[in-house]
Amino acid sequence: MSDALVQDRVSDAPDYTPRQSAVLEEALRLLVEGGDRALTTAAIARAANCSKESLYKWFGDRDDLLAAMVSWQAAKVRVRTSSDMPADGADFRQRLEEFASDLLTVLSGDVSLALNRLAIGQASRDDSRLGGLVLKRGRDAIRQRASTLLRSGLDMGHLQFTDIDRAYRALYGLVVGDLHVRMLLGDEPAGADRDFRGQAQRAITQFFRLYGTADPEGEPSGKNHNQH
Amino acid sequence: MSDALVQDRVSDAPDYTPRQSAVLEEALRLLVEGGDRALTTAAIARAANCSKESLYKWFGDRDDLLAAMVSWQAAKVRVRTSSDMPADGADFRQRLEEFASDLLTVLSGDVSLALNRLAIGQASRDDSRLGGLVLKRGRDAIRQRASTLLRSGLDMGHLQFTDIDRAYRALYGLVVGDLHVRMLLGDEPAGADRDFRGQAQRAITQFFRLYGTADPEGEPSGKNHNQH
DNA sequence: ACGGAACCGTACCGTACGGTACTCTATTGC
DNA sequence: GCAATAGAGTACCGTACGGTACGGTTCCGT
Repeated sequence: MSDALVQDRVSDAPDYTPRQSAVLEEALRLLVEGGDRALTTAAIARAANCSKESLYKWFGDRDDLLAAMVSWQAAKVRVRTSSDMPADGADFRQRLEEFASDLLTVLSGDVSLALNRLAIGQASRDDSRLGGLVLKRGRDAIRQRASTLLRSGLDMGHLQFTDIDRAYRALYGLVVGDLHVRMLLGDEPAGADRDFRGQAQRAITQFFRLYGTADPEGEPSGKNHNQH
Repeated sequence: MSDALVQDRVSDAPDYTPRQSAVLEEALRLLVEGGDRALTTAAIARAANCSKESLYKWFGDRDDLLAAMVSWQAAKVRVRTSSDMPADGADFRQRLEEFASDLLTVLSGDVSLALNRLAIGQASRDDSRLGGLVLKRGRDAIRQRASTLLRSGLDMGHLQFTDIDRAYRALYGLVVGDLHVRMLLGDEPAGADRDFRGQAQRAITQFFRLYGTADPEGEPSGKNHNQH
């Protein structure tokens, strides 16, 4: 795994021309509105006012076009890393809550759901790169942001753990639960599940109960503690 | 939503003839081995040594056949509920760990992954009942088993919560994390993620830290505490 | 023994999609 | 002003799939 090397390349962001970006945007719109059935090369060409031949010239294969859609969306959604260290415990907790809330918002987004559905639906095909792409460009990016946060929490003494992967797993699980898969299966989140900020706060509170030091027990932004 | 009425019907288990069951079994095998592309009516007929015409006579539509596959698999995998109450705290914890371990085992099963991929891939189609079926027959069944367990834990004083849905969400999240979606996307769980029993034990330990009473702190079956 | 139902195997049909080729127009570089 | 390139629009091709129809065979009831 020469991931470090790959990471070094600034790119993996194949900066498309404006025209190509517009095409990808239209393709994403088609996918969101009509699912994978609507995502035919003819439909994309029609929606983007271009010829099928141009599609093949610009993106290569149809699978290449799908891959380009994933890359494009991943590049668009890349959140600010805000690489400066958290100021204090309250700030750190705030950042964790923000991460959790952002995570829920991203995962429940139209485009994210559509692309995940597409990639999962093709994951069985042995020649599909989509699944790996979504994992790498989507989930690993999120994991990256969380890991940075967790590590700084460890360094500043707000958190306490030895295995960061386990800590992340717990964090992700507490925040997301089975909401993502339910949505992927077509379940509309009910009223309570729509409150991402509240859910994020509760999850972070629980996460601190598991991995926090005694330090930030006087929850700064917590309006509701002790909710068993 | 006359769900209560529907629930009353013992069935929803359309007990197929042996011949039909064999067909569904072959279809599942095809799906697992070749993904949705391999699941054509012609291929199913060939694999099951029957004619396409019989398929349509027995199951109706192709979508009906897919739905039948889900129902069939759900009926097969239905785990024993063991409706008797847990004896004591140690037994209760044991049952929770068993539930967690079973959950991981089921979710990572070949057939489960294939069916979930199929249902998710079709969830965008507005006329697909597959997603709802998997939710109802799969996830809700699991949720049912967990809820019974959680409620008995509450009644016996081993757990402490007011909102059972939140408690279940935390339980599921701690146990599964993002493992399921990763696998759905084609990621083979690495070595550490393969240890379902260990993962289950850690998750349950954490769950007790969040929702347990002081009672079962002396973890009965826990060989590894304090693993932050 | 006979008639019929069930059913397998296969052929067939319509459609839809991925991919390619061709024509015609507009823009660009010289 | 003029080739040349890019690209839109469309027609076309091969293939694959869902669904139906048909001939042949086996098995059951009478």
